[in-house]
Amino acid sequence: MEEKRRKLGAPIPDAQPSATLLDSGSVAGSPAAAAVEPVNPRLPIAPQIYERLRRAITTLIVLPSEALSEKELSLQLGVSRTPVREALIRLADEGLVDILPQRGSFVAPIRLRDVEEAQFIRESLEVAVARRLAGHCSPRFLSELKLNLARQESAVAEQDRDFFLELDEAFHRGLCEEAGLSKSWRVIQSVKLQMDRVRYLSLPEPGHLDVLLAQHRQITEAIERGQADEAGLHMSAHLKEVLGSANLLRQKLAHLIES
Amino acid sequence: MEEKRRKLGAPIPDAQPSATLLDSGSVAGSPAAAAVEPVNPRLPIAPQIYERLRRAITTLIVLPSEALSEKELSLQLGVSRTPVREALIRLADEGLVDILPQRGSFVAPIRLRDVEEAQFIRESLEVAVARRLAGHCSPRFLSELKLNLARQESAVAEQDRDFFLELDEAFHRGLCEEAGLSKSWRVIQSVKLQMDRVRYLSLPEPGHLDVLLAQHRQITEAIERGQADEAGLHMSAHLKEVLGSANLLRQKLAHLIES
DNA sequence: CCTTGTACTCTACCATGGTAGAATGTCAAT
DNA sequence: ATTGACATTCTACCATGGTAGAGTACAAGG
Repeated sequence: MEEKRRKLGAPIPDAQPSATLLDSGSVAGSPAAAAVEPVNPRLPIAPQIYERLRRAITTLIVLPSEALSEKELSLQLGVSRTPVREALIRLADEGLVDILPQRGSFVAPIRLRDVEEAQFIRESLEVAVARRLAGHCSPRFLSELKLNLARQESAVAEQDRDFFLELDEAFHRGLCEEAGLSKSWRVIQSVKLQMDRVRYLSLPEPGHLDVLLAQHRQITEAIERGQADEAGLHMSAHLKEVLGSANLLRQKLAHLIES
Repeated sequence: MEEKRRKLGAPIPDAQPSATLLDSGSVAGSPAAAAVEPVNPRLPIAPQIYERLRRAITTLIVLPSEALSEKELSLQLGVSRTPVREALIRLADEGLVDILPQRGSFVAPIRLRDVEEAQFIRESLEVAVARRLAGHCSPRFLSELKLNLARQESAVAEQDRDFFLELDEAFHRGLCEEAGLSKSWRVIQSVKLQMDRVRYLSLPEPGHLDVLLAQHRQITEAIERGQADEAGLHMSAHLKEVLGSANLLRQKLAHLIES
């Protein structure tokens, strides 16, 4: 039960052309000169390619304006061009890739205008979610939320930024889902990609996490008390805070940024 | 200069299997027993297929749960399966098609929950757009807007529903673009698809168009005066009105609706 | 009658080859 | 030195064939 799939053509040229770095985050230490981590041929391939490329772009493993050709990627990843192409199309839909017909596909530049609009869309939606949720949460959910906040506190105490970001995402996703708005979360996730590259660049300022945690608390309390206006205002302030450093970046990273 | 493309394989089996109706809205009278209108082989094909299918679904030419198989569509439309597949993937992203791996692709049922959430997303965004726009329009744009409103008035006078809906779309799109929020309009368009099928079903109630026009005027005036709160409230009321008839439909169309 | 196994048919999914078009470099003509 | 034609070499895009898997019909066995 090893090669159930992969019976047909393509000797698979061993994925060796110009050892590039598209490995996703394999947490456990990988052996020394590991080539590119192969995809799982038992699972749908296109989503795997999409996820890997998305991660490589948002973590700046591949930089803006870098070429992402169907053929090269398919060789590196050991799959055919079709799923690569489908992944690129989806990334282009989300604004992370520019496809120029008959010319090539390239990592999209960080367009500050797009980042700001993504911020606008996210804020508009999440403020509305918070307002709708105010006073309409199950006790079950409120206790979940507080457990999450407690974990955030310990993440802050240990200065574990990655863990905090993970809990932050769970916090916001949880609000959407408790409100029965899963599609909204999908939209938020989609536009958030534009901001993720910027967030990845922003240096971890000391004390920033404390601010974010405090804002999460304010949002939670306003929702619990049923104060829709306050919940919305706190959410708005919180989401503005997240991207506050964009102006700082504008100078430092002019070479990655368009507009 | 007729067959510049289309040199390679596929005799193209004349697109005759089970004359189905996927013609898009060819306004001019087409000859008698015209088969399916062929795609333009000089232009990118996948978007044409997408647009045609989207239109067929939102105008209920193809009904919920109807099969949309890659192969059959490619035969009917005289193209290969690849662009059909890409169009179906995009439609699935937008919730108009359900793709079940190894089973088939089907027109998605009208899920009232999804329709309501689409309404929520649209309202959240457009209220924010109206608020942001209040007091920040160019005189140029305001006169454009009033020209549009005047045309809406004549469309109402002539009871030309299609023309009114066209102007309505231009009105809302214009607000987004004047605010510099083109991506937001794309999101709105995408979620609006869920509502379009319902709107298409709603019978033209007499006097309804007058209400919508009056609301457009209220929104415009509040924006012109720079009254953000009022603009938002009018927009909210307006967008709620658009879908007010959903409850009426729930009974009449139980066979098309899920949940 | 109900279950189980087994061909058979259908699907979406992936691999892969061919095509036109865009960019670039070369070289002759101006 | 500049321009224009042509060849070369890329690209994304489309066509098409093969594959595994999910249903279904039906026969054999309970």
